Amino acid sequence: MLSALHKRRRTFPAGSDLVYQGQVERSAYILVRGWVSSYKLLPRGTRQIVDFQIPGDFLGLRSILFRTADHSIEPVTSIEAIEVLASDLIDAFRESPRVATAVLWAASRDEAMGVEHLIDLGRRDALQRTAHFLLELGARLKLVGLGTVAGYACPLSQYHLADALGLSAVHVNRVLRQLREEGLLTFRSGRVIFDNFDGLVTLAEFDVSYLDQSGPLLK
Amino acid sequence: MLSALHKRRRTFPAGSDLVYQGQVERSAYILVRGWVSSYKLLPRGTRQIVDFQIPGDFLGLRSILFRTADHSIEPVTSIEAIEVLASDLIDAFRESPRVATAVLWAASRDEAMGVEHLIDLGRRDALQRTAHFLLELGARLKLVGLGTVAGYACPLSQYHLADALGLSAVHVNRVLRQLREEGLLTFRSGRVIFDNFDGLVTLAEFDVSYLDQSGPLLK
DNA sequence: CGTCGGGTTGATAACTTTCAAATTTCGTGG
DNA sequence: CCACGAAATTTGAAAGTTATCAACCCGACG
Repeated sequence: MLSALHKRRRTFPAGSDLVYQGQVERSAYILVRGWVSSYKLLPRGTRQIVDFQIPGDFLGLRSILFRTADHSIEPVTSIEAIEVLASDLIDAFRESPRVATAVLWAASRDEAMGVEHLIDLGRRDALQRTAHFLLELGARLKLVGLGTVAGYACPLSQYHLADALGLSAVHVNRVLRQLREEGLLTFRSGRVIFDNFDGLVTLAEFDVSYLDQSGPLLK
Repeated sequence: MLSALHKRRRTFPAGSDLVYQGQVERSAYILVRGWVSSYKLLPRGTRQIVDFQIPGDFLGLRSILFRTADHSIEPVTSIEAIEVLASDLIDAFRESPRVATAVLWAASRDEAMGVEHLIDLGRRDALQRTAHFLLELGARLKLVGLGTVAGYACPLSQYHLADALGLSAVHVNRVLRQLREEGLLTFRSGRVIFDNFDGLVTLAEFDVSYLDQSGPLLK
């Protein structure tokens, strides 16, 4: 049923907007290749990146269910994505409760990651926060075969990290230096290298259980 | 169909745990009376409150869909709630796509609020953050008839606010004093009073559109 | 070549936490 | 109804973390 939805495959260059804040037209995507950021712009010119999406992730679900997109979606790299029409998705919910349950599970998983992000910003200092965030990205990438315990390819700039972590770009730079100098992690030239994975996990108090790799409860 | 789920009505005193971190048994609730906090405890003894639930809100949805509850739920006040069994809810999804879509809509609305909370922690200073958070609670309470533009009854302690806002309780106290001295808001003896609603909205850059009062798209 | 985005570093300022202590509020038992 | 103790609130001072401002460096690209 999902594959019936796979109608339009589209490519977007880095920087183009898939969904912009306030947009009314509704469609969603499944990301096939590349990275995307979901963010919200604030009146004073700053922005908060809510999450990054990696291949396999669903984009813009909320823009289907809400009448108005409440945040913007922008490719970090050039990407390839499959467009899913709102009407088709809603029909699929009607015809197959299993699909609806699966999508709900995915939404819940996203929310669990959102909670960890919230904790990053609320109760972890810059060092822990950065370590935790990069570890989580690693865990997600590993699930889709794009990362290992050694590291992963990461197209983000330090500005991206700053806007995701609620820090200034300058401070992100200092934190990355500290992580590097302590032999924990190297963030350089498009790669994240875990120099000391266990040390990082300890520092970040990282616990993968919230990612719940067991999948949706369909039976 | 939802009313068929309304089987067990239960009362919990303030402080008892409805769902605790790591719990395996699965059940969810619809809150009828009182306030509840969803939070996560961190290794170093601190905690982050993810959200407060008010009457009409769904509790513990995630603990149904995931095998393990990834956070704890604790009443702020004595509460009354209707227990919903996981199996019943999942059956309801099967039998009625409309129910599934509605629950998905509710989950998306919660996520939209989560995004604003994330922005509070990531990109707003303590004053803006506190104002924004209390305004959002007011907007939610107004929807269920428990608040007006004048204010609302609020059972939270300054510690609750601190753990929700990612601040120390001491600093919350100072921020509340500043809001009071600037004639914007009074937080005292279980009430939030908007002394200058428009001024608060301006300060907090508050925009209600993300609450999307139009409801789920069922047609 | 020259420009530009990204990265790096130092100095200073702003914000928030921590620690410590006083004061007030509130529920409970006498 | 009052006294008491616990919890919540309030305030001050000092310390710590992060932002801001201002340069400078570097490699990619037209």
